[in-house]
Amino acid sequence: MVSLTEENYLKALLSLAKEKGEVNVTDLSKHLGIKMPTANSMMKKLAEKKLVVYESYKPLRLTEKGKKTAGLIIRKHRLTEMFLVDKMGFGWEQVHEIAEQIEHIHSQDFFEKMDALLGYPKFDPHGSPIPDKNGKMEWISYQTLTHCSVGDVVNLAAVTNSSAEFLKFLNARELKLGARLRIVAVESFDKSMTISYDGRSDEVLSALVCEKLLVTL
Amino acid sequence: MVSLTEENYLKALLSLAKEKGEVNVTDLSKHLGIKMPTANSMMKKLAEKKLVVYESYKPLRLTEKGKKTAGLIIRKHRLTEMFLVDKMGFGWEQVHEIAEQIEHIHSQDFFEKMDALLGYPKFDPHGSPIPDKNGKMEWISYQTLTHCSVGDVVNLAAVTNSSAEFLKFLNARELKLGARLRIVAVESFDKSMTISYDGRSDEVLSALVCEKLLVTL
DNA sequence: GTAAAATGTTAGACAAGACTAACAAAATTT
DNA sequence: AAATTTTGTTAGTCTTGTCTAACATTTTAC
Repeated sequence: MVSLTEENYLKALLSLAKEKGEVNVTDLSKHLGIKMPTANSMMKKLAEKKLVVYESYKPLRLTEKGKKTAGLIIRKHRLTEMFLVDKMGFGWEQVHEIAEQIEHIHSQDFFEKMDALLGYPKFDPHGSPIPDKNGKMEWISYQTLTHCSVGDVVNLAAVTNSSAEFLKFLNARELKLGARLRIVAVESFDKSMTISYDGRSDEVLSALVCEKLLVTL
Repeated sequence: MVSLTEENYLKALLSLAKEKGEVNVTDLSKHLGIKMPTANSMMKKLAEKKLVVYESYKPLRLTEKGKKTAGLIIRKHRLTEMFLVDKMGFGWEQVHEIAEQIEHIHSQDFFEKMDALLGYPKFDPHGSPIPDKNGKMEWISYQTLTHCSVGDVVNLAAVTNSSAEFLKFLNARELKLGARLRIVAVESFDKSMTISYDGRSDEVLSALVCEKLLVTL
């Protein structure tokens, strides 16, 4: 019913909607690494399938059906990531690529088995919420580390980037989810932060890194 | 390099070669549920990629490269089946469909991890040999149950059909790999066999079933 | 408030993988 | 060995998902 390609468009629409509010064709095409006309014609196709609301020159919107479909794909992706880390011994930096493929497997049983074996987890290895069986996702109000001040002690709850490159950077600094971070200093010039945690003290993180770290108080 | 579609053609060629010796376009197209001209043009394409030897009106042959490629896909398929049964708790009748999809996942790591977690198995849950990392498959000389005679006691080593339908039929009769089968009678009229094993006695199996059961003495 | 830039749309082309219709060769039957 | 059937091939069409080139609209800048 929904092709692999279409699934990737829906997923992109949902995640762009989360991070930017409104989605336009340019952002969508950049996100998927395709040209604008390609994205445009796919939007018309998805509109015919009642997955997207498409009106010329207006921002793109997922329908409820589209949101549900996208949510269920993300559910499969995140369950897979969790399974790969918890049950197969992969590092959190290795699982995105594999999950990107396995999310398209057609088998209720397969993902339900994963879910059960994992004990019905609510979050993936990067701290992102796993949508429920209706594709609904709880959005928890995390803050980026960027918004914290000197003296704050916060809990590292999630990361907003799952690329191997970024996660290896965190591995090298032994930064893991759940770590208690104490903000020692903030450089007003470039917004870089000096933080201490666990066995590490006075690690310096650039603003680019800090804004990818989500924390709770 | 090799598309999902091409992978399925290669797999079909290898398994048809195993079971029939020579492969022709008709058999190939029937096996894949496509029309003959479609198979024909794909053979030309695979010939250009040096995966198949194609000569007009001659039987189809895989090149060494083609055999290796096909063997590695079958390796991924069978490792997956084993993983689904042993590590995820699926029944042997549930795994073919899922493995049919997962065999196309591109990730060395993923299948190596499976292999290691399983302890480097040599056979899948249906008794078929798992090709090695070079795509080479040990072909063990099993016999079909059909070739046995009254009084023989044999070991059920493998089944040559992995369809859910057939395996549910065996489940209903508690017929599992490893079972010791004693042949009580053979009906000369239709070649059906009466066998006893484990807790069951005098189960009658049609010739159609018997020829799908591979045994060792 | 018009000009320039950015964004969006339409039209037409192309590759992959499928199809049908028509033709060709090989194998089988009689 | 000629006729018939089966098998294989060629040619041309279709759909999906991509592209480029050209054109249209909206937004931004001056």
